[in-house]
Amino acid sequence: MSSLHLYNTLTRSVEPFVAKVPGEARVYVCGPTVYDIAHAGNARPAVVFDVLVRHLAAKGNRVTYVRNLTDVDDKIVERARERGEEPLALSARMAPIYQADMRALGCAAPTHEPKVSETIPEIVALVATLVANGSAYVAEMPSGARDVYFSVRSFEGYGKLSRRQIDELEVGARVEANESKRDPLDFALWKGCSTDDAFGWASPWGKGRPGWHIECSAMSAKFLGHGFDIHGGGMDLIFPHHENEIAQSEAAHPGEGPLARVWMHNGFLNVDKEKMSKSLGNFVRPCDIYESNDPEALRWVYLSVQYRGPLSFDLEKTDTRVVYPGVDEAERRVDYVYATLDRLHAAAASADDVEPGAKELAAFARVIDGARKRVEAALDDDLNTPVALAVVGELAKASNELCDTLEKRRKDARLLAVGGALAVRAEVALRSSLDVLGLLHTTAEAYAERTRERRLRVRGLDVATVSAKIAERVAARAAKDFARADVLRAELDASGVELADGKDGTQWRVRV
RNA sequence: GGCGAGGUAGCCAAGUGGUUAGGCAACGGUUUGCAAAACCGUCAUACGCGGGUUCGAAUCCCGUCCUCGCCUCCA
Repeated sequence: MSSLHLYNTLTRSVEPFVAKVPGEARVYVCGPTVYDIAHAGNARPAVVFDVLVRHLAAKGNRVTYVRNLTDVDDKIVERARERGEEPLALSARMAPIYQADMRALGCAAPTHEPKVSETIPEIVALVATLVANGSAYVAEMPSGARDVYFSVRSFEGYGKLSRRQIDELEVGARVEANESKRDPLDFALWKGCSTDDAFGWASPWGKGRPGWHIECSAMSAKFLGHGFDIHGGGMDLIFPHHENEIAQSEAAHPGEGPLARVWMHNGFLNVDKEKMSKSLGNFVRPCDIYESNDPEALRWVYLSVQYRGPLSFDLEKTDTRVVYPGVDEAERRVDYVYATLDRLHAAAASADDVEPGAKELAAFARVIDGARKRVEAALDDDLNTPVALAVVGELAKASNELCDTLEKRRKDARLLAVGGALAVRAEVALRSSLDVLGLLHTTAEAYAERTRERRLRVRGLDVATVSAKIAERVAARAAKDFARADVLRAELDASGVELADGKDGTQWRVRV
Protein backbone atom coordinates (compact mmCIF):
# COMPACT_ATOMS: atom_id res chain seq x y z
CA MET A 1 0.00 0.00 0.00
CA SER A 2 1.34 3.34 -0.95
CA SER A 3 1.10 6.21 1.46
CA LEU A 4 -0.75 9.47 1.21
CA HIS A 5 1.22 12.60 0.38
CA LEU A 6 -0.36 16.04 0.52
CA TYR A 7 0.75 19.52 -0.41
CA ASN A 8 0.95 21.61 2.74
CA THR A 9 0.54 25.35 2.26
CA LEU A 10 2.33 25.87 5.57
CA THR A 11 5.56 24.35 4.24
CA ARG A 12 4.88 24.89 0.53
CA SER A 13 5.79 21.32 -0.20
CA VAL A 14 4.31 17.88 -0.66
CA GLU A 15 4.86 15.81 2.46
CA PRO A 16 3.76 12.42 3.78
CA PHE A 17 0.51 12.63 5.71
CA VAL A 18 1.01 11.60 9.31
CA ALA A 19 -2.11 11.68 11.46
CA LYS A 20 -1.81 12.95 15.01
CA VAL A 21 -3.57 9.81 16.19
CA PRO A 22 -2.70 6.91 13.90
CA GLY A 23 -5.74 5.55 12.13
CA GLU A 24 -7.79 8.67 12.74
CA ALA A 25 -8.09 11.70 10.53
CA ARG A 26 -9.62 14.96 11.66
CA VAL A 27 -10.49 17.33 8.88
CA TYR A 28 -11.93 20.83 9.00
CA VAL A 29 -13.05 22.64 5.86
CA CYS A 30 -14.33 26.20 5.67
CA GLY A 31 -17.90 25.99 4.47
CA PRO A 32 -20.02 28.59 2.75
CA THR A 33 -21.50 31.83 3.98
CA VAL A 34 -25.12 31.16 3.22
CA TYR A 35 -26.31 34.58 2.08
CA ASP A 36 -27.17 33.35 -1.40
CA ILE A 37 -27.24 30.22 -3.53
CA ALA A 38 -23.76 28.77 -4.07
CA HIS A 39 -22.07 29.21 -7.43
CA ALA A 40 -19.97 26.59 -9.18
CA GLY A 41 -16.77 27.94 -7.67
CA ASN A 42 -18.09 27.53 -4.15
CA ALA A 43 -18.74 23.87 -4.87
CA ARG A 44 -15.15 23.00 -5.76
CA PRO A 45 -13.84 22.67 -2.18
CA ALA A 46 -16.88 20.58 -1.26
CA VAL A 47 -16.00 18.09 -4.01
CA VAL A 48 -12.23 18.19 -3.45
CA PHE A 49 -12.44 17.53 0.26
CA ASP A 50 -15.19 14.97 -0.20
CA VAL A 51 -12.70 12.98 -2.29
CA LEU A 52 -10.04 13.47 0.37
CA VAL A 53 -12.38 12.18 3.05
CA ARG A 54 -13.46 9.21 0.93
CA HIS A 55 -9.85 8.35 0.19
CA LEU A 56 -8.82 8.62 3.84
CA ALA A 57 -11.70 6.35 4.79
CA ALA A 58 -10.92 3.86 2.02
CA LYS A 59 -7.39 3.64 3.38
CA GLY A 60 -8.80 2.54 6.72
CA ASN A 61 -8.85 5.79 8.67
CA ARG A 62 -11.64 6.78 11.00
CA VAL A 63 -12.45 10.21 9.65
CA THR A 64 -14.10 13.08 11.46
CA TYR A 65 -15.04 15.68 8.89
CA VAL A 66 -16.30 19.09 9.94
CA ARG A 67 -17.56 21.65 7.45
CA ASN A 68 -19.25 24.68 8.90
CA LEU A 69 -22.16 26.76 7.69
CA THR A 70 -21.58 30.44 8.30
CA ASP A 71 -25.04 31.75 9.01
CA VAL A 72 -24.02 34.93 10.87
CA ASP A 73 -22.03 37.45 8.88
CA ASP A 74 -22.06 41.01 7.56
CA LYS A 75 -23.09 39.90 4.09
CA ILE A 76 -26.03 37.99 5.48
CA VAL A 77 -27.10 40.95 7.59
CA GLU A 78 -26.85 43.26 4.61
CA ARG A 79 -28.67 40.97 2.20
CA ALA A 80 -31.39 40.29 4.75
CA ARG A 81 -31.92 44.00 5.28
CA GLU A 82 -32.28 44.49 1.52
CA ARG A 83 -34.94 41.84 1.43
CA GLY A 84 -36.65 42.88 4.62
CA GLU A 85 -35.93 39.53 6.16
CA GLU A 86 -34.41 38.39 9.43
CA PRO A 87 -30.73 37.42 8.95
CA LEU A 88 -31.19 33.99 10.44
CA ALA A 89 -34.31 33.41 8.38
CA LEU A 90 -32.33 34.15 5.22
CA SER A 91 -29.50 31.82 6.13
CA ALA A 92 -31.93 29.15 7.29
CA ARG A 93 -33.48 29.29 3.85
CA MET A 94 -30.14 29.17 1.99
CA ALA A 95 -28.40 26.45 4.00
CA PRO A 96 -30.65 23.57 2.84
CA ILE A 97 -30.25 24.71 -0.76
CA TYR A 98 -26.48 24.52 -0.37
CA GLN A 99 -26.75 21.10 1.22
CA ALA A 100 -29.00 19.81 -1.55
CA ASP A 101 -26.69 21.16 -4.27
CA MET A 102 -23.70 19.44 -2.69
CA ARG A 103 -25.62 16.22 -2.14
CA ALA A 104 -26.54 16.21 -5.82
CA LEU A 105 -22.83 16.53 -6.58
CA GLY A 106 -22.22 13.33 -4.66
CA CYS A 107 -20.71 14.97 -1.59
CA ALA A 108 -21.42 12.97 1.52
CA ALA A 109 -22.67 14.95 4.49
CA PRO A 110 -19.85 15.92 6.85
CA THR A 111 -19.69 14.28 10.26
CA HIS A 112 -20.55 17.66 11.78
CA GLU A 113 -21.91 20.72 10.05
CA PRO A 114 -21.99 23.39 12.76
CA LYS A 115 -23.56 26.80 12.42
CA VAL A 116 -22.23 30.01 13.88
CA SER A 117 -25.59 30.77 15.44
CA GLU A 118 -25.33 27.52 17.42
CA THR A 119 -21.75 28.13 18.53
CA ILE A 120 -22.12 31.54 20.17
CA PRO A 121 -21.25 30.40 23.74
CA GLU A 122 -18.02 28.79 22.52
CA ILE A 123 -17.15 31.87 20.49
CA VAL A 124 -17.76 34.19 23.45
CA ALA A 125 -15.64 31.96 25.67
CA LEU A 126 -12.82 31.95 23.13
CA VAL A 127 -12.89 35.72 22.80
CA ALA A 128 -12.89 36.03 26.59
CA THR A 129 -9.82 33.78 26.78
CA LEU A 130 -7.99 35.95 24.28
CA VAL A 131 -8.90 39.14 26.16
CA ALA A 132 -7.82 37.58 29.43
CA ASN A 133 -4.38 36.52 28.19
CA GLY A 134 -3.64 39.83 26.51
CA SER A 135 -4.00 38.72 22.89
CA ALA A 136 -7.10 40.83 22.42
CA TYR A 137 -8.50 44.07 23.75
CA VAL A 138 -11.87 45.73 24.15
CA ALA A 139 -12.37 49.03 22.36
CA GLU A 140 -15.10 51.53 23.00
CA MET A 141 -16.67 52.88 19.82
CA PRO A 142 -17.98 56.43 19.42
CA SER A 143 -21.48 54.93 19.42
CA GLY A 144 -20.89 53.44 22.84
CA ALA A 145 -20.77 49.89 21.50
CA ARG A 146 -17.78 47.82 22.42
CA ASP A 147 -15.77 45.81 19.88
CA VAL A 148 -13.10 43.28 20.66
CA TYR A 149 -9.98 43.20 18.47
CA PHE A 150 -7.22 40.70 18.12
CA SER A 151 -3.84 42.29 18.56
CA VAL A 152 -1.92 41.00 15.57
CA ARG A 153 1.47 42.17 16.80
CA SER A 154 1.03 40.21 20.01
CA PHE A 155 1.14 36.97 18.06
CA GLU A 156 4.66 36.06 17.13
CA GLY A 157 3.91 33.70 14.27
CA TYR A 158 1.62 36.04 12.37
CA GLY A 159 2.14 35.62 8.62
CA LYS A 160 3.58 32.11 8.71
CA LEU A 161 0.88 30.60 6.52
CA SER A 162 0.63 33.33 3.89
CA ARG A 163 4.33 34.24 4.18
CA ARG A 164 3.60 37.86 4.75
CA GLN A 165 5.71 40.30 6.70
CA ILE A 166 3.70 42.38 9.13
CA ASP A 167 5.49 45.59 8.24
CA GLU A 168 4.96 45.15 4.53
CA LEU A 169 1.31 44.41 5.11
CA GLU A 170 0.99 47.66 6.91
CA VAL A 171 2.40 49.64 3.97
CA GLY A 172 0.08 48.23 1.36
CA ALA A 173 -2.87 47.75 3.63
CA ARG A 174 -6.17 49.14 2.52
CA VAL A 175 -7.58 49.34 5.95
CA GLU A 176 -10.90 50.81 6.87
CA ALA A 177 -10.69 53.93 8.99
CA ASN A 178 -11.32 52.80 12.49
CA GLU A 179 -9.83 54.81 15.28
CA SER A 180 -10.70 52.35 17.98
CA LYS A 181 -8.15 49.86 16.66
CA ARG A 182 -4.74 50.12 18.26
CA ASP A 183 -3.13 48.90 15.06
CA PRO A 184 -4.61 48.96 11.56
CA LEU A 185 -3.83 45.27 11.16
CA ASP A 186 -5.90 44.23 14.15
CA PHE A 187 -9.10 42.46 13.23
CA ALA A 188 -12.46 42.15 14.96
CA LEU A 189 -13.26 39.15 17.13
CA TRP A 190 -16.52 40.63 18.30
CA LYS A 191 -18.53 43.46 16.78
CA GLY A 192 -20.69 45.37 19.23
CA CYS A 193 -24.16 46.49 18.26
CA SER A 194 -24.78 50.22 18.34
CA THR A 195 -28.43 49.74 19.27
CA ASP A 196 -30.15 47.17 21.44
CA ASP A 197 -32.59 46.06 18.76
CA ALA A 198 -29.81 45.22 16.30
CA PHE A 199 -29.08 41.62 15.34
CA GLY A 200 -26.83 40.03 17.93
CA TRP A 201 -26.25 38.12 21.12
CA ALA A 202 -25.52 39.18 24.68
CA SER A 203 -21.87 39.05 25.71
CA PRO A 204 -19.55 40.41 28.40
CA TRP A 205 -18.95 43.33 25.99
CA GLY A 206 -22.59 44.01 25.40
CA LYS A 207 -24.82 42.89 22.59
CA GLY A 208 -22.98 42.02 19.42
CA ARG A 209 -21.95 39.32 17.01
CA PRO A 210 -18.78 37.45 16.10
CA GLY A 211 -16.22 38.79 13.69
CA TRP A 212 -15.53 36.86 10.52
CA HIS A 213 -12.66 34.59 11.55
CA ILE A 214 -13.40 33.58 15.13
CA GLU A 215 -16.23 31.21 14.19
CA CYS A 216 -13.91 28.70 12.55
CA SER A 217 -11.51 28.72 15.47
CA ALA A 218 -14.40 28.01 17.82
CA MET A 219 -16.08 25.37 15.68
CA SER A 220 -12.94 23.42 14.85
CA ALA A 221 -11.95 23.38 18.52
CA LYS A 222 -15.44 22.28 19.53
CA PHE A 223 -15.55 19.22 17.30
CA LEU A 224 -11.91 18.37 16.65
CA GLY A 225 -9.95 19.90 19.51
CA HIS A 226 -6.82 21.97 19.09
CA GLY A 227 -4.18 20.52 16.78
CA PHE A 228 -6.15 18.49 14.29
CA ASP A 229 -4.85 16.95 11.08
CA ILE A 230 -6.06 18.81 8.01
CA HIS A 231 -7.57 22.22 7.47
CA GLY A 232 -8.90 23.00 4.03
CA GLY A 233 -10.54 25.72 1.99
CA GLY A 234 -10.21 27.91 -1.07
CA MET A 235 -6.93 29.62 -1.88
CA ASP A 236 -8.37 33.04 -1.27
CA LEU A 237 -8.84 32.10 2.37
CA ILE A 238 -5.11 31.79 3.02
CA PHE A 239 -5.01 35.47 3.78
CA PRO A 240 -6.46 36.85 5.89
CA HIS A 241 -8.96 34.22 7.04
CA HIS A 242 -6.70 31.26 7.76
CA GLU A 243 -3.84 33.43 8.92
CA ASN A 244 -6.21 34.97 11.45
CA GLU A 245 -7.61 31.60 12.48
CA ILE A 246 -4.11 30.43 13.26
CA ALA A 247 -3.39 33.57 15.28
CA GLN A 248 -6.58 33.28 17.33
CA SER A 249 -6.45 29.56 17.97
CA GLU A 250 -2.76 29.34 18.73
CA ALA A 251 -2.90 32.41 20.95
CA ALA A 252 -5.74 30.78 22.86
CA HIS A 253 -3.82 27.51 23.23
CA PRO A 254 -0.25 28.58 24.01
CA GLY A 255 2.23 25.72 24.09
CA GLU A 256 -0.19 23.32 22.45
CA GLY A 257 1.32 23.39 18.99
CA PRO A 258 -0.14 24.41 15.66
CA LEU A 259 -3.86 24.70 14.99
CA ALA A 260 -3.65 22.20 12.13
CA ARG A 261 -0.83 20.05 10.82
CA VAL A 262 -1.64 20.28 7.13
CA TRP A 263 -3.25 23.21 5.31
CA MET A 264 -4.78 22.44 1.93
CA HIS A 265 -6.14 24.99 -0.53
CA ASN A 266 -8.03 24.45 -3.73
CA GLY A 267 -7.68 26.64 -6.83
CA PHE A 268 -10.46 28.60 -8.49
CA LEU A 269 -12.78 28.20 -11.38
CA ASN A 270 -11.90 30.45 -14.29
CA VAL A 271 -14.19 31.75 -16.96
CA ASP A 272 -12.21 33.20 -19.88
CA LYS A 273 -9.10 33.03 -17.69
CA GLU A 274 -10.70 35.15 -15.00
CA LYS A 275 -11.74 33.99 -11.59
CA MET A 276 -15.41 33.10 -11.40
CA SER A 277 -16.92 35.45 -8.86
CA LYS A 278 -20.08 37.18 -7.86
CA SER A 279 -18.54 40.62 -8.28
CA LEU A 280 -17.46 39.98 -11.88
CA GLY A 281 -20.87 38.52 -12.61
CA ASN A 282 -19.29 35.68 -14.58
CA PHE A 283 -20.60 32.95 -12.33
CA VAL A 284 -22.94 30.04 -12.86
CA ARG A 285 -24.56 28.05 -10.12
CA PRO A 286 -24.71 24.27 -9.90
CA CYS A 287 -28.50 24.53 -9.98
CA ASP A 288 -28.23 26.38 -13.32
CA ILE A 289 -25.96 23.69 -14.72
CA TYR A 290 -28.32 20.96 -13.55
CA GLU A 291 -30.85 22.36 -16.03
CA SER A 292 -28.55 21.27 -18.86
CA ASN A 293 -26.41 18.52 -17.37
CA ASP A 294 -26.36 15.74 -14.87
CA PRO A 295 -24.78 16.60 -11.49
CA GLU A 296 -22.44 13.64 -11.86
CA ALA A 297 -21.08 15.20 -15.04
CA LEU A 298 -20.33 18.39 -13.14
CA ARG A 299 -18.52 16.39 -10.50
CA TRP A 300 -16.50 14.70 -13.25
CA VAL A 301 -15.44 18.17 -14.44
CA TYR A 302 -14.14 19.09 -10.99
CA LEU A 303 -12.16 15.87 -10.82
CA SER A 304 -10.68 16.23 -14.30
CA VAL A 305 -8.15 18.75 -12.98
CA GLN A 306 -5.77 18.57 -10.03
CA TYR A 307 -7.36 20.49 -7.16
CA ARG A 308 -4.60 23.05 -6.64
CA GLY A 309 -4.64 24.39 -10.17
CA PRO A 310 -7.19 26.61 -11.84
CA LEU A 311 -10.14 24.93 -13.51
CA SER A 312 -11.21 26.62 -16.71
CA PHE A 313 -14.96 26.48 -16.94
CA ASP A 314 -16.40 27.09 -20.39
CA LEU A 315 -19.82 28.45 -21.11
CA GLU A 316 -21.35 29.35 -24.42
CA LYS A 317 -24.52 31.24 -24.96
CA THR A 318 -26.76 29.99 -27.73
CA ASP A 319 -29.88 31.78 -28.88
CA THR A 320 -32.03 29.99 -26.38
CA ARG A 321 -29.86 28.93 -23.49
CA VAL A 322 -26.40 28.62 -21.97
CA VAL A 323 -24.45 25.45 -22.69
CA TYR A 324 -21.41 24.09 -20.90
CA PRO A 325 -19.21 22.25 -23.43
CA GLY A 326 -16.86 20.89 -20.78
CA VAL A 327 -19.73 19.49 -18.75
CA ASP A 328 -21.27 18.03 -21.90
CA GLU A 329 -18.02 16.24 -22.63
CA ALA A 330 -17.87 14.95 -19.08
CA GLU A 331 -21.47 13.80 -19.30
CA ARG A 332 -20.63 11.66 -22.32
CA ARG A 333 -17.91 10.05 -20.21
CA VAL A 334 -20.40 9.41 -17.42
CA ASP A 335 -22.74 7.85 -20.00
CA TYR A 336 -19.87 5.68 -21.19
CA VAL A 337 -18.93 4.43 -17.74
CA TYR A 338 -22.54 3.68 -16.79
CA ALA A 339 -22.95 1.75 -20.05
CA THR A 340 -19.73 -0.14 -19.36
CA LEU A 341 -20.92 -1.08 -15.89
CA ASP A 342 -24.10 -2.40 -17.44
CA ARG A 343 -22.25 -4.53 -19.98
CA LEU A 344 -19.94 -5.93 -17.32
CA HIS A 345 -22.89 -6.88 -15.20
CA ALA A 346 -24.43 -8.78 -18.08
CA ALA A 347 -21.14 -10.51 -18.91
CA ALA A 348 -20.65 -11.47 -15.29
CA ALA A 349 -23.72 -13.68 -15.48
CA SER A 350 -21.74 -16.33 -17.36
CA ALA A 351 -19.06 -16.51 -14.66
CA ASP A 352 -18.30 -20.02 -13.51
CA ASP A 353 -15.82 -21.66 -11.18
CA VAL A 354 -13.11 -22.50 -13.61
CA GLU A 355 -9.42 -22.39 -13.04
CA PRO A 356 -8.11 -19.37 -14.87
CA GLY A 357 -5.95 -20.06 -17.86
CA ALA A 358 -7.36 -18.19 -20.82
CA LYS A 359 -4.19 -16.77 -22.28
CA GLU A 360 -6.09 -14.49 -24.64
CA LEU A 361 -7.63 -12.74 -21.63
CA ALA A 362 -4.39 -12.25 -19.70
CA ALA A 363 -3.94 -8.66 -20.86
CA PHE A 364 -7.43 -7.74 -19.63
CA ALA A 365 -6.74 -9.40 -16.30
CA ARG A 366 -3.62 -7.31 -15.86
CA VAL A 367 -5.45 -4.03 -16.41
CA ILE A 368 -8.48 -5.03 -14.38
CA ASP A 369 -6.59 -6.37 -11.39
CA GLY A 370 -4.21 -3.43 -11.24
CA ALA A 371 -6.73 -0.63 -11.59
CA ARG A 372 -7.89 -0.03 -8.05
CA LYS A 373 -4.33 0.16 -6.74
CA ARG A 374 -3.43 2.61 -9.46
CA VAL A 375 -6.37 4.79 -8.42
CA GLU A 376 -5.19 4.64 -4.83
CA ALA A 377 -1.66 5.54 -5.88
CA ALA A 378 -2.97 8.50 -7.90
CA LEU A 379 -4.99 9.82 -4.96
CA ASP A 380 -2.05 9.22 -2.63
CA ASP A 381 -0.12 11.61 -4.83
CA ASP A 382 -1.77 14.79 -3.50
CA LEU A 383 -5.19 13.79 -4.83
CA ASN A 384 -4.25 13.42 -8.47
CA THR A 385 -7.82 12.92 -9.62
CA PRO A 386 -7.08 13.42 -13.37
CA VAL A 387 -4.80 10.40 -13.27
CA ALA A 388 -7.41 8.49 -11.26
CA LEU A 389 -9.97 9.27 -13.97
CA ALA A 390 -7.50 8.16 -16.63
CA VAL A 391 -7.19 4.82 -14.83
CA VAL A 392 -10.98 4.55 -14.69
CA GLY A 393 -11.04 5.21 -18.43
CA GLU A 394 -8.46 2.54 -19.14
CA LEU A 395 -10.31 0.09 -16.94
CA ALA A 396 -13.56 0.83 -18.76
CA LYS A 397 -11.87 0.41 -22.12
CA ALA A 398 -10.40 -2.96 -21.14
CA SER A 399 -13.81 -3.96 -19.80
CA ASN A 400 -15.53 -3.11 -23.07
CA GLU A 401 -12.88 -4.95 -25.01
CA LEU A 402 -13.39 -7.96 -22.77
CA CYS A 403 -17.13 -7.81 -23.37
CA ASP A 404 -16.56 -7.46 -27.13
CA THR A 405 -14.36 -10.55 -27.07
CA LEU A 406 -16.88 -12.58 -25.10
CA GLU A 407 -19.70 -11.55 -27.41
CA LYS A 408 -17.70 -12.49 -30.47
CA ARG A 409 -16.87 -15.91 -29.04
CA ARG A 410 -20.10 -16.66 -27.28
CA LYS A 411 -19.95 -20.31 -28.35
CA ASP A 412 -16.78 -20.90 -26.35
CA ALA A 413 -18.23 -21.98 -22.99
CA ARG A 414 -14.88 -22.15 -21.22
CA LEU A 415 -13.87 -18.68 -22.37
CA LEU A 416 -17.25 -17.34 -21.31
CA ALA A 417 -16.84 -18.81 -17.85
CA VAL A 418 -13.32 -17.45 -17.39
CA GLY A 419 -14.23 -14.12 -18.98
CA GLY A 420 -17.33 -13.87 -16.83
CA ALA A 421 -15.23 -14.29 -13.72
CA LEU A 422 -13.00 -11.54 -15.02
CA ALA A 423 -16.04 -9.35 -15.64
CA VAL A 424 -17.01 -9.82 -12.00
CA ARG A 425 -13.60 -8.56 -10.93
CA ALA A 426 -13.78 -5.68 -13.38
CA GLU A 427 -17.16 -4.63 -12.05
CA VAL A 428 -15.86 -4.65 -8.49
CA ALA A 429 -12.74 -2.70 -9.45
CA LEU A 430 -14.72 -0.13 -11.43
CA ARG A 431 -17.33 0.34 -8.71
CA SER A 432 -14.73 0.68 -6.02
CA SER A 433 -12.66 3.15 -8.05
CA LEU A 434 -15.73 5.25 -8.76
CA ASP A 435 -16.84 5.10 -5.13
CA VAL A 436 -13.67 6.67 -3.83
CA LEU A 437 -14.11 9.45 -6.37
CA GLY A 438 -17.74 9.84 -5.35
CA LEU A 439 -18.93 9.15 -8.89
CA LEU A 440 -21.71 7.01 -10.36
CA HIS A 441 -23.77 6.74 -7.24
CA THR A 442 -26.93 5.49 -8.81
CA THR A 443 -27.88 2.58 -11.06
CA ALA A 444 -27.44 2.67 -14.81
CA GLU A 445 -31.23 2.48 -15.17
CA ALA A 446 -31.94 5.37 -12.84
CA TYR A 447 -29.25 7.44 -14.50
CA ALA A 448 -30.56 6.65 -17.98
CA GLU A 449 -34.07 7.57 -16.91
CA ARG A 450 -33.25 10.88 -15.31
CA THR A 451 -30.88 11.97 -18.10
CA ARG A 452 -33.37 10.99 -20.80
CA GLU A 453 -36.08 12.97 -19.07
CA ARG A 454 -33.88 16.03 -18.78
CA ARG A 455 -32.48 15.83 -22.31
CA LEU A 456 -35.96 15.48 -23.80
CA ARG A 457 -37.05 18.56 -21.87
CA VAL A 458 -33.99 20.56 -22.97
CA ARG A 459 -34.63 19.68 -26.61
CA GLY A 460 -38.35 20.21 -26.35
CA LEU A 461 -39.18 16.62 -27.24
CA ASP A 462 -41.71 14.23 -25.80
CA VAL A 463 -41.64 10.47 -25.53
CA ALA A 464 -44.88 9.95 -27.44
CA THR A 465 -43.64 11.68 -30.59
CA VAL A 466 -40.31 9.91 -30.48
CA SER A 467 -41.92 6.53 -29.86
CA ALA A 468 -44.36 6.99 -32.72
CA LYS A 469 -41.55 7.71 -35.17
CA ILE A 470 -39.56 4.76 -33.93
CA ALA A 471 -42.56 2.46 -34.30
CA GLU A 472 -43.05 3.69 -37.84
CA ARG A 473 -39.41 3.03 -38.62
CA VAL A 474 -39.51 -0.44 -37.08
CA ALA A 475 -42.43 -1.25 -39.39
CA ALA A 476 -40.58 0.17 -42.41
CA ARG A 477 -37.55 -1.93 -41.63
CA ALA A 478 -39.66 -5.03 -41.22
CA ALA A 479 -41.05 -4.32 -44.68
CA LYS A 480 -37.46 -3.82 -45.94
CA ASP A 481 -38.32 -0.23 -46.80
CA PHE A 482 -34.86 1.01 -45.84
CA ALA A 483 -35.23 4.31 -47.66
CA ARG A 484 -38.18 5.24 -45.44
CA ALA A 485 -36.37 3.91 -42.36
CA ASP A 486 -33.34 6.08 -43.10
CA VAL A 487 -35.46 9.18 -43.54
CA LEU A 488 -36.99 8.60 -40.14
CA ARG A 489 -33.58 7.96 -38.61
CA ALA A 490 -32.29 11.21 -40.08
CA GLU A 491 -35.27 13.12 -38.73
CA LEU A 492 -34.81 11.74 -35.26
CA ASP A 493 -31.08 12.33 -35.43
CA ALA A 494 -31.63 15.95 -36.37
CA SER A 495 -33.74 16.42 -33.26
CA GLY A 496 -31.05 14.82 -31.11
CA VAL A 497 -32.36 11.26 -30.83
CA GLU A 498 -29.91 8.46 -31.61
CA LEU A 499 -31.09 5.00 -32.51
CA ALA A 500 -29.35 1.70 -31.97
CA ASP A 501 -30.68 -1.31 -33.85
CA GLY A 502 -29.84 -4.46 -31.98
CA LYS A 503 -30.89 -8.06 -31.66
CA ASP A 504 -33.44 -7.06 -29.04
CA GLY A 505 -35.02 -4.36 -31.14
CA THR A 506 -34.34 -0.68 -31.46
CA GLN A 507 -33.01 1.26 -28.49
CA TRP A 508 -32.89 5.04 -28.42
CA ARG A 509 -31.31 7.80 -26.45
CA VAL A 510 -31.09 11.55 -26.51
CA ARG A 511 -27.73 13.18 -27.11
CA VAL A 512 -26.26 15.42 -24.41
C1' G B 1 5.43 46.98 -4.76
C1' G B 2 5.06 42.07 -1.67
C1' C B 3 3.56 36.85 -1.93
C1' G B 4 1.91 32.89 -5.10
C1' A B 5 0.18 29.82 -9.40
C1' G B 6 0.70 28.77 -14.41
C1' G B 7 2.28 28.72 -19.95
C1' U B 8 2.59 20.76 -22.62
C1' A B 9 0.14 18.74 -29.79
C1' G B 10 -6.53 21.67 -32.83
C1' C B 11 -8.87 21.77 -27.53
C1' C B 12 -8.86 19.98 -22.17
C1' A B 13 -5.17 17.92 -19.09
C1' A B 14 -1.20 14.39 -16.32
C1' G B 15 3.95 14.09 -16.05
C1' U B 16 9.49 17.32 -12.43
C1' G B 17 16.13 13.89 -15.49
C1' G B 18 16.19 8.58 -19.60
C1' U B 19 11.00 3.68 -21.01
C1' U B 20 2.57 4.75 -23.71
C1' A B 21 -0.38 9.55 -19.47
C1' G B 22 -5.61 10.02 -20.32
C1' G B 23 -9.81 12.42 -22.67
C1' C B 24 -12.28 15.41 -26.62
C1' A B 25 -12.33 16.83 -31.80
C1' A B 26 -10.85 15.24 -36.80
C1' C B 27 -9.67 11.31 -40.19
C1' G B 28 -9.10 5.88 -41.51
C1' G B 29 -10.72 0.84 -40.10
C1' U B 30 -13.52 -3.60 -37.52
C1' U B 31 -18.84 -4.18 -36.85
C1' U B 32 -23.78 -2.74 -39.20
C1' G B 33 -29.06 -3.23 -44.45
C1' C B 34 -27.36 1.94 -43.33
C1' A B 35 -26.17 3.88 -38.64
C1' A B 36 -25.26 4.29 -33.27
C1' A B 37 -22.53 2.19 -29.33
C1' A B 38 -17.96 -0.45 -28.52
C1' C B 39 -13.02 -1.50 -30.10
C1' C B 40 -8.35 -0.67 -33.25
C1' G B 41 -5.21 2.93 -35.86
C1' U B 42 -3.54 8.03 -37.34
C1' C B 43 -2.95 13.08 -35.58
C1' A B 44 1.74 12.69 -31.18
C1' U B 45 9.24 12.39 -30.72
C1' A B 46 4.26 18.42 -28.02
C1' C B 47 6.34 20.89 -23.70
C1' G B 48 6.38 30.09 -23.98
C1' C B 49 11.41 32.14 -25.57
C1' G B 50 17.04 32.42 -24.98
C1' G B 51 21.22 30.48 -22.68
C1' G B 52 23.58 26.82 -19.30
C1' U B 53 24.46 21.97 -16.47
C1' U B 54 24.29 16.69 -18.14
C1' C B 55 26.00 10.91 -21.85
C1' G B 56 20.71 12.50 -21.78
C1' A B 57 16.12 18.13 -19.86
C1' A B 58 9.14 19.33 -20.70
C1' U B 59 11.59 18.00 -16.01
C1' C B 60 17.60 21.02 -12.85
C1' C B 61 20.11 26.27 -13.05
C1' C B 62 20.23 31.51 -14.96
C1' G B 63 17.76 35.12 -17.73
C1' U B 64 13.42 36.71 -20.26
C1' C B 65 8.25 37.27 -22.22
C1' C B 66 3.16 36.39 -21.28
C1' U B 67 -1.35 35.02 -18.38
C1' C B 68 -3.81 34.66 -13.82
C1' G B 69 -4.63 34.92 -8.44
C1' C B 70 -4.01 36.89 -3.25
C1' C B 71 -2.50 41.39 -0.53
C1' U B 72 -10.29 44.59 0.56
C1' C B 73 -15.52 40.58 0.95
C1' C B 74 -14.30 36.10 -1.61
C1' A B 75 -14.21 28.77 -2.45
